[in-house]
Amino acid sequence: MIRTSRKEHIYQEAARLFRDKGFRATSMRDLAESVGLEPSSLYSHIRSKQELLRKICFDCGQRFLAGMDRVSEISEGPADALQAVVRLHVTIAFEDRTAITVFNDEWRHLKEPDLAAFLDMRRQYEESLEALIAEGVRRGVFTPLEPKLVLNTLLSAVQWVYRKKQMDHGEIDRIADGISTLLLNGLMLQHAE
Amino acid sequence: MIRTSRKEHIYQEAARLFRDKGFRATSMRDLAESVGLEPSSLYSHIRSKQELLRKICFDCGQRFLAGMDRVSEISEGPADALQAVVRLHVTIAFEDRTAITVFNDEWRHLKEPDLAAFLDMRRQYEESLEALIAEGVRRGVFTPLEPKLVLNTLLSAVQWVYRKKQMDHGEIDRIADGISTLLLNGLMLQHAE
DNA sequence: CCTACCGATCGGTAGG
DNA sequence: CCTACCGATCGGTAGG
Repeated sequence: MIRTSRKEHIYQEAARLFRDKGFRATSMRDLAESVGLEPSSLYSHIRSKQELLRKICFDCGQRFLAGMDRVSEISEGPADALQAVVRLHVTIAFEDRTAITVFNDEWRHLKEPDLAAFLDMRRQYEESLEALIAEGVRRGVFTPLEPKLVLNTLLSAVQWVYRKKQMDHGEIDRIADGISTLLLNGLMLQHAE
Repeated sequence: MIRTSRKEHIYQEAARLFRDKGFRATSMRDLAESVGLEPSSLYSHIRSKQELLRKICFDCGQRFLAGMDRVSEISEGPADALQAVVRLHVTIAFEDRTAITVFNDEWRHLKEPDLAAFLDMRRQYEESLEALIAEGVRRGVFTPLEPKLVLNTLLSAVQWVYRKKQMDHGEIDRIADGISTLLLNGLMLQHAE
């Protein structure tokens, strides 16, 4: 007995292929083979190759936005919030390794108007996070660096986690804590006495 | 009067197109149009599309390896070396914005045996850098985090610079210093008394 | 450096 | 969900 519907299975395989080979290098014939159908039969379940990319990208984006909302509600202070954001990214990477890579690398193959909507979604996420960083600087909790530089460095810093081949549940905390430590406390040992 | 040879011009345009549209989404017809030739005429100057990708990737890789050699020779201690590595990445991003993005994103479209050679080149670079980090930890200069985690986070952290649309020469220091500060000293203000 | 053209492969449709 | 097939586009070659 198959636990996921055929349609869900197609989306999962599409995400995996888009991640491994790239959107343009993945043919509908590749996808058909990996789900065990004739190429044309895919179109009984989905409308187009674009639709596959669109759903994968937007579902993943919604997940980040929802996560950011929770971070804003729950966290106590900017440092705590920033740690929660790192943990959010590592957790999503753990739970949805394939989709997140497509979200990161293949979104540029979206066609208008999806492309504009996607960029708007991403801009919204980044503005929330930048506001959070700026608040930390304003309150004197954070070193006075440009919020935009901190934002970009933080968002980049977590990205290697998405490429990890495997990750077990116990690694989530270890990795999230390690990255948070680096970004918040730095690599230099403090000799403060 | 044209300052670069036709062949060099083709490589430059190829890098720009591979960066903007991706390797697979860039056709030889696109490239021909952007250099002002008929598609078939490209083959008087180059052998294949693969050759374009190969040269762009390996030239860029050599540049990183050469830069790392200089870092190892010149730097005084692990913290200084790590700062130099950040500066190396930001400088290459400034001087060769297009090639570095192809190097980062499109290498996976290399075919064997180039692919294996490329991965070996990258592994060599990463091992040098990891050794440098491990030495800092061993000497008690760095916080005892896993060198592999620090390596990956550092290599990711600088990547947003490659995507920047423009960057003037004055920004190099500002950005390199900002990223180094974050990674070495952290974002938290130290209240050490 | 061009015209003319090749076989392969692409995303997708018609019709059942 | 299949067979049969479409027009478009691909990287590259022949020959001059």
